Amino acid sequence: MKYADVILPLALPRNYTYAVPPEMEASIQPGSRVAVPLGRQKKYTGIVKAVHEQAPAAYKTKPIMDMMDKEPVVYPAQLAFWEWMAQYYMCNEGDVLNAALPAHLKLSSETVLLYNDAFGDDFTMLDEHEYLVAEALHIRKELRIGEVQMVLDRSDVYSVIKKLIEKKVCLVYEELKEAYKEKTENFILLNPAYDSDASFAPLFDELARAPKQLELLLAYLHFIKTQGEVVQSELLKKSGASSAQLKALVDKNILQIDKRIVGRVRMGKVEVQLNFDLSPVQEKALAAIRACFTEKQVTLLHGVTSSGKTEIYVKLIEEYLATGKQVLYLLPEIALTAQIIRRLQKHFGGQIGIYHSRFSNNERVEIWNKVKSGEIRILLGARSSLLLPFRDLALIILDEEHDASFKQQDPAPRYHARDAAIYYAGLFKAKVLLGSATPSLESYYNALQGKYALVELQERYGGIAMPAIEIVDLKKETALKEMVHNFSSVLRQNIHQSLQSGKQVILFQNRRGYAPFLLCTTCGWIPNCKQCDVSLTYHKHQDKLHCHYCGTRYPYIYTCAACGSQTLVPKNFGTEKIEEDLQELFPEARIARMDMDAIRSKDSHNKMIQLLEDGEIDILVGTQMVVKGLDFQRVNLVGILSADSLLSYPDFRVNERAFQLMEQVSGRSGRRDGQGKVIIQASNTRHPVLEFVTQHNYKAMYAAEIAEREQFAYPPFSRIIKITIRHKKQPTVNEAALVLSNWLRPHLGAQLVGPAAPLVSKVRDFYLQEMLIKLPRDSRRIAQVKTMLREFFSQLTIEKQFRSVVITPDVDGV
DNA sequence: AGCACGCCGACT
DNA sequence: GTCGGCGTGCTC
Repeated sequence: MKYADVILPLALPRNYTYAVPPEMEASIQPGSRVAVPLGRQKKYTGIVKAVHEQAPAAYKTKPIMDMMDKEPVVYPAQLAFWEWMAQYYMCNEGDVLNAALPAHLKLSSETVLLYNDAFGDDFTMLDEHEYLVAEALHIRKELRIGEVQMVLDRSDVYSVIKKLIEKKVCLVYEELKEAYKEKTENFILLNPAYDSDASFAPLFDELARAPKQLELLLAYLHFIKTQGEVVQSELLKKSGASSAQLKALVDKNILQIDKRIVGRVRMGKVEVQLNFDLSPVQEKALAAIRACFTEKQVTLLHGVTSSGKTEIYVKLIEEYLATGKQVLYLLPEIALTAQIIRRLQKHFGGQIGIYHSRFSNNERVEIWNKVKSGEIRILLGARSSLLLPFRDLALIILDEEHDASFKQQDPAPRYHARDAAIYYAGLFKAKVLLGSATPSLESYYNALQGKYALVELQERYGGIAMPAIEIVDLKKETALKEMVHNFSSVLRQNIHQSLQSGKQVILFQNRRGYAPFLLCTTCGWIPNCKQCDVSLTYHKHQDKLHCHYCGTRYPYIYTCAACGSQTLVPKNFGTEKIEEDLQELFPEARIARMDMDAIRSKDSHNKMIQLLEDGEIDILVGTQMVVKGLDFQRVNLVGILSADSLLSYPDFRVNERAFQLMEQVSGRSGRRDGQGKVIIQASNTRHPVLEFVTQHNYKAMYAAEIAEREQFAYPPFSRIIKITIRHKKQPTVNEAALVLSNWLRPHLGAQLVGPAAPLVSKVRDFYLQEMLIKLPRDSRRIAQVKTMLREFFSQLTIEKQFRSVVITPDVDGV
């Protein structure tokens, strides 16, 4: 008898073991997708992790119901990767599976109620609820649980359904439907009987009284000659004919419709152009990378902004493709713009696949399959592409390596794509190239320590100078009454000059909305979110107050809830206000705003970049978003409106982050012709980070920061695990946190920091407590502590009062 | 994630 | 009294 351990896409602490029916014994393997029963009636699809002959002693196994595919959907490498990820990031394998599998490969059954026709239509013996459902079912014949809930207007519907089954009004069954649908297109063919000129001639007579149909037929013949193939939708669109006219031709059996399955992801259509040469400096860097890879698995490419890293990647990818293996190119989601995609497609044509969150579920399945089969040779994608079923990876490039968005926050698995990529590459014996103009302290430290190889590229491509940085003292400007709204005289003059000379300007402000909070000038009251412990941000476009934590929107508040006076004023400023003030200061300028609110719709980000490229926008105002992956020829001025707001977060990484951000925004200025300029407004002009930015001195920033990190045992000198505890009642969280910390302290001593309430101590009606564990970089000790933590977590939630306390560990948080 | 079961307040 | 809410436990 064979058994299979199955990973289910649920947050279960362990995998379940099912019996393998004899007919599946020969074909079942690790990686097979199977349908299994769970609980009384549910069915789920899961992935087989292992097949063995060990009958579980503690319980009776249920048999696997079905095998979903002929072949396994993942290779052993992915199974190993998932196991590592669950272990390292302290989550369940089910969480990893959930993140990895496209929704359409991950099915769960749905309970469907069927009307029992034998019952007739005598509802007199039913009570009110039963009657409501029975009546709806009588008309619709089929109802899903959600629909029953709607009919009864409540969530608990099982008792009613149970009674209906007893009374034989309805039957239930579990529906497990394949969610992935192949896409079909109608190709139009000419009836072969009319293939020759001679046979075709009579058609002119036949269609003499149907000129529109004749027109369509001639249009068809034209397209088929020029394109070889004609698709229905395209034919109708281009010829302007109606579907009735086409139908008439089909009915007369002149044209025929051939329904064919087509892929949503078309490969191999873009033409390849490889005719470019690296500069001598780039060439040297590439040679250095090659040499590094002979000795080390990971190489860090530290190249200043605009040093032409992408071209080096292209040449490197080319070399690795020659081995016949696959290459993965990872970028932060927001940097995956049409710009970079076009650039790579130009070089690699149809061998390249793209993967990010904006793809539909059907498209994801197709990309998944093409990566698995090896048809996709290069995959360009965001963090989650790391979880695709690569067959044989040779190289992973992770650009903008420092970017915090490579770390997944919520939900689990809370993995860091950079660190996970290094582990994953190890499974394939593949190489990893990390690239950045401002490497994370961790990576640079690893490079200096010799764990990674290091290649530096200190020159901008084409010898363009780094932008000149000017720090403007906001205190001085205010004292001199030079400030107009949030613009200093220096910034205003420079914007003016740029606009005069037909250049473009990018302005950066770290906050979206109009104002981060309202303030009662009489008593000092600030409106807060009802569910969260944060002030509400004023969004003027919608005239609403938003909570940026839970997303709740409130109407604008005019009256102070504390003192009743009507003296509330918006305080501080976000991108919306900058945009408004700019329009007033520069009425002629074409101004656009790029933040999460402005690019909510699917393609607006790319459209805005296109507008900027085409010179349709003079000034772009934005948040973090303007920092990443944009490459514009005509931007010669970048303004940072308030450096102070970047430098005042209570986090050990503030300085590093602020430097990276300012250096990266600066990089947007003056890329091709002439030196660009960056103006940084700040109240505290003495901050050391500002000096490092002014000099573009990464190494000085690194030296200053690394000393601090060492002194306080922060990464890279330690590994951190942040533990967040949540509960609806504040006393319960506090007590749970205290109990847990008391258990941990004897084992951890000073390595345990906290517990304490975080800066935002309540989110969505849950109170929070946090503690931080700083561990030495010793993987055995770290693994040991993780095991201990798991045990304490389950011990805590066993206690009655802490039953509903939620504990979330975050390993290597950013 | 469902779904079943059991305990408790608010209504006929 | 019972209906319906929600907290709690279990699924191989």
